[in-house]
Amino acid sequence: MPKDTFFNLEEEKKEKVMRAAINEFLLHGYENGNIGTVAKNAGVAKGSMYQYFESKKELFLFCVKWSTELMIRKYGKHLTRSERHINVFEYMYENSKEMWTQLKEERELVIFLQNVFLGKYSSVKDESMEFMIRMIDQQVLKMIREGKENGYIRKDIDDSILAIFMTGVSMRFKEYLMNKARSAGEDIVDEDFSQFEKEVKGISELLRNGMGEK
Amino acid sequence: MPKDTFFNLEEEKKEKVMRAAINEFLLHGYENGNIGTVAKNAGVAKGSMYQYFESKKELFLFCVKWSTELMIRKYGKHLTRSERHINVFEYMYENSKEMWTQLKEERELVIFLQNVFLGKYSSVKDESMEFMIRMIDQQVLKMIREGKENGYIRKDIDDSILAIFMTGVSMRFKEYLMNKARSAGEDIVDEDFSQFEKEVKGISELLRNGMGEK
DNA sequence: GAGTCATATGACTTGTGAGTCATATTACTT
DNA sequence: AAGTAATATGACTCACAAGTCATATGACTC
Repeated sequence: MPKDTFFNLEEEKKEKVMRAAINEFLLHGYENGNIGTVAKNAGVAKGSMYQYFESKKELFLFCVKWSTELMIRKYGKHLTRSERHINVFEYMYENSKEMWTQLKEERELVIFLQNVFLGKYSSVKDESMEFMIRMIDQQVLKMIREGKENGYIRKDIDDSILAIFMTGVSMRFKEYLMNKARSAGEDIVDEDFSQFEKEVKGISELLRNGMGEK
Repeated sequence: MPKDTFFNLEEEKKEKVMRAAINEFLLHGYENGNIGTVAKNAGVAKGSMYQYFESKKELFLFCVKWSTELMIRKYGKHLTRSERHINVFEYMYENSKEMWTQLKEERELVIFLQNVFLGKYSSVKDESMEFMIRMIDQQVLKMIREGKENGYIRKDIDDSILAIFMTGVSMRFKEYLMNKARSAGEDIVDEDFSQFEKEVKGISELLRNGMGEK
């Protein structure tokens, strides 16, 4: 946890520091991320960084916490809505569309959190990250159980296998979207999500009915 | 490329050096991987490492090359066999089973290469890695095209989407197997692959027919 | 056994960047 | 306005590990 000094800062400054840090870690990774650069980009002296945080590691871990909380604060309504009774096959669509919006508005944060999730920065892993990953697993499992109960998911295959199947596809597709956004720079994100409509539909269809010829 | 001095070494010593390096990078990542430790574990002086390699980066990149080539040399027959006319749905089974054997015999190398593939070590990415990744993509696309021609893959969905779907599932499952092996240490790898028979069958079935209730 | 390569060695140099600290600045209180 | 507490600053320390190099060892030739 950061020191009191950090929490006493005005909101705007806190945000500037955090975004500078996240951007630095995003660009150079944890080991090569430079606190001096973070300070400079946040318009703050290097020494101040150590009035705010105990160490580089603490700063990094708080980046994860801060991003996660910001994303939940900003997009949380959707998350809780989808937790209710959404069809697994619509999940992919909803999820991808949501991510596209987030990518437009919070590019760095989304990519940073994806990296965390994918296990880059593995040298700073801590329990909270494991927790975050388990949370998502849990949510998928819940959806699968509900799907079975409501009769739109086949019951002859184990939940855990269905979960691996689903998360595999959904993560890979998410990555695909992200790479499109990442490699094309800022501009492509301005485009409409509708261009992916067909692709998402294809993936959902495959999830539902598989690749086998009828 | 390593220096001549390295290539003049007797095979056994070369291997000892490479395995020590791979193990070090596996344990501590690229940035925190220590050349001194590599040297010590290989039974060689630190200075010698610099008679063999220009820099740490060169050593790392050669680890990737060396592992890949060793794996191809050792298991390549299977790879070329599966390139011929294997059914996509059997691919998963063959592939997982193969990986289980490899995991038994070449634990460190398999996990190291998987990490490379998953984009950890992103600070040392070079063209050869991108190449390796594109190769695998290509292979999957080829299988899909053949599957469509031979009438066992549906034709109403784009190849690229089918590829994302397939690689997503197969990579996620591979990771699942790997984690089982990784977390349980050396011992679990001794067990027979047959324990996963049911799970692999489940995944293949899902690939073919999807999760939707009939 | 003298002379000439090729290789091995580990103490040393050096760049780097995390973390410190004495001092300056600002903010708040009476 | 004086006094005190909180925060800001950037030059400095210092540990670490990549990379160097002078010297030692060995291998091979005549």
